[in-house]
Amino acid sequence: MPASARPRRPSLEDVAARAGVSRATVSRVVNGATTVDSTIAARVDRAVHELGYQPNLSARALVNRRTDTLALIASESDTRVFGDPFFSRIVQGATLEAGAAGMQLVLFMPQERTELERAERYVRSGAVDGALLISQHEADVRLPETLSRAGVPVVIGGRPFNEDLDVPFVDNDNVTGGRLAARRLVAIGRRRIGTITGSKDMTAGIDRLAGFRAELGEAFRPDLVEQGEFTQDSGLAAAQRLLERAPDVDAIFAASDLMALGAIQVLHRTGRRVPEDVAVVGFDDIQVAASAAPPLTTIRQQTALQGRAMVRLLLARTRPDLELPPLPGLPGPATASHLVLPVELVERASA
Amino acid sequence: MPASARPRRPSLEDVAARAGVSRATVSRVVNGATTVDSTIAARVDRAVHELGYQPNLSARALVNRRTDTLALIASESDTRVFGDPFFSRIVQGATLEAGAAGMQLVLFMPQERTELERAERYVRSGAVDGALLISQHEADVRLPETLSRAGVPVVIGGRPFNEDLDVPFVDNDNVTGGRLAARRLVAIGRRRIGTITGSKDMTAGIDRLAGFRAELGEAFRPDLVEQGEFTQDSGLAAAQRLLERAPDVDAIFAASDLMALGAIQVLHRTGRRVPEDVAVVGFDDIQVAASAAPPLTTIRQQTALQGRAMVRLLLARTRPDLELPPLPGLPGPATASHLVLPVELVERASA
DNA sequence: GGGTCGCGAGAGAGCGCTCTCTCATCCTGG
DNA sequence: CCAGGATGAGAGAGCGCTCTCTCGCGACCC
Repeated sequence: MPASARPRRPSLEDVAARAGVSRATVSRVVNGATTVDSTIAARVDRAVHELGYQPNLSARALVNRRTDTLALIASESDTRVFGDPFFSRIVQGATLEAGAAGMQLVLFMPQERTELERAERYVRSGAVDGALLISQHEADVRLPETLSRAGVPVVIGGRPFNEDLDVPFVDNDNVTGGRLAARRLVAIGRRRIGTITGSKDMTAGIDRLAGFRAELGEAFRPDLVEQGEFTQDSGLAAAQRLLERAPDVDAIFAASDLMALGAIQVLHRTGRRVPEDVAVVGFDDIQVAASAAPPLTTIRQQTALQGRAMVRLLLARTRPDLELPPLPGLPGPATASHLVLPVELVERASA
Repeated sequence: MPASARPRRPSLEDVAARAGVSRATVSRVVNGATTVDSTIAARVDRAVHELGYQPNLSARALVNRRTDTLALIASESDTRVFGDPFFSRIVQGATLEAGAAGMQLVLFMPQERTELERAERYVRSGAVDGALLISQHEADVRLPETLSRAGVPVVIGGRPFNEDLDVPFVDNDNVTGGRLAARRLVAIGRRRIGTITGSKDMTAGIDRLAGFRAELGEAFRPDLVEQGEFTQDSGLAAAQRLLERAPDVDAIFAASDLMALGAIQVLHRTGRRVPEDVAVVGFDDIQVAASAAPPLTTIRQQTALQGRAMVRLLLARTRPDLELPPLPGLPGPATASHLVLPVELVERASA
């Protein structure tokens, strides 16, 4: 297959010819070596500018075995990725941290099997130095392993399903979060406490429920559990089911703020006051939680920090030569096998 | 800078050695040439499998001058990109179409100047074969030009600010959309018609307002115009300002569904009925529009098709060798300098 | 004043591929 | 039975870089 006929971009060689020096010298200048005479360096710089020279990443990568690019793969349906501020914060944190290390973060949002496979091939082809995996479902359990075995450094966001996989991860302390929510609702005197869980093919959903259940102990009511999938719609639907079955619940713990918001819609629509009739605790502390009506009591997780920490864990493995300033707030060194970020209860009006 | 010490991934050479053939033959097998004896091909396949061989994209790109990768750059704050279903659909369409052509779509979401510059450098480094630019603001006006001049094929989503730039684009017929909205509100007998515009540093916002204004003619009321920025929050705030200034408006055209939803919240909160007291028309026809309360009358644009069309326009320039089946619904050939997709009024309950 | 040192520039190999060219082998027809 | 094609495999150059090694030249010391 021949290359398309667009004009060739200038190469090092072209710059060298124009500046009247060797390829090696241009390379030195472009890469900021200090061993070049300033007169010559200036001449090279001018040539670079005049030709609009941009180093070819493929050629560089070929010899350096490094692209300075990191992939973030969100194995999740587009709608959820885009609808959920959680992703936005992760991406924000990861981009920030990658940028600080001089690396480019590129995003992959495969929605179907074939797209996931294409992305996997891409990542395995050496086009990136490592991959961040977020929003892992039980069905995706093989991806980290495959990549890892293929020699691609991987860090997972959230607790992986298969923990003996020996792939580093950064999780939030979801169990404690579930506990804190339950504790709060009990503390304000609620007795018939229902919960809307997250997807149960995701560890975040599982762990939040586990903490909630453990804290309530005997008071836990299996009949007041409804399953959602983290989205507002699913929270709304789950709340409807819950209220139909148990109209007298006096509290709801939703495993995400979005679901809590959906639940509140239903509560209002059915004439219930929040928190007077039904108290609501969410999870995440997304931005709108504070400005909701009523402002949402919720479990705050440090999502941007999670994104940053994931990048740090990856860099610790791929670029041990890089000396990064310590990242405040981390509960361990970036060389750790995994990190669990603390969560906290944020008391607002809804519970 | 030395490469990190991870074990080298298997190369063509390694596969060749294991299969007892030459590098050229392995290359042929891997690339599906038919001129290889099936016994040998099988042996090669086995070696590929045993070694977990994956062709190195950088090496390939170096000789092919092609990476089979497309970039999609959303010059937009994360929050908006993630909050708006518009992006989700564009990405969906673009991914689909790229995949059909065997190409990988990678996403860039630079939020700050430095991140944009990093992404620009990346794209200019030959790491991708072309770039799709969406959500262009007036401030980003230089990006298409820079990339284009650097030899990177570019397609813009939406009408670019600088139209004599000669960069292909795919727009929605926003002017007609604005007209249809106005016509509808007039048709149902509204007289005091306000509007919540989109960002006025984006052509979509400008054009929708222009169409709306043109259709209303004399009936256009400059004092009933409030500016939003496409998001639900901004729509809510704009509606509040509008109602304060003109409590007797009997219709609102919002330049996005999200803003229409925000406006409806305010209307309900202030005790107004929709559509009885105030009719509302949105724009986009996002998924929740149909299930909103009341279901939203809106202007439907074909966002996924827009994403697909953008990829087509790009491929027509970068890969004229590719023979793709015609894409239904396009108002012109993929070789056109630009495409404007038709919009339509969707009549629901809100107006 | 000659030898040595260090600085700064160039030569050249090689990263992992693709692709053209060459060549060996086997089959076919006269 | 041998010339002339097919057919299919290998050799080798080269894509645009980086980096080591080499080398020229001026400064410095004894």
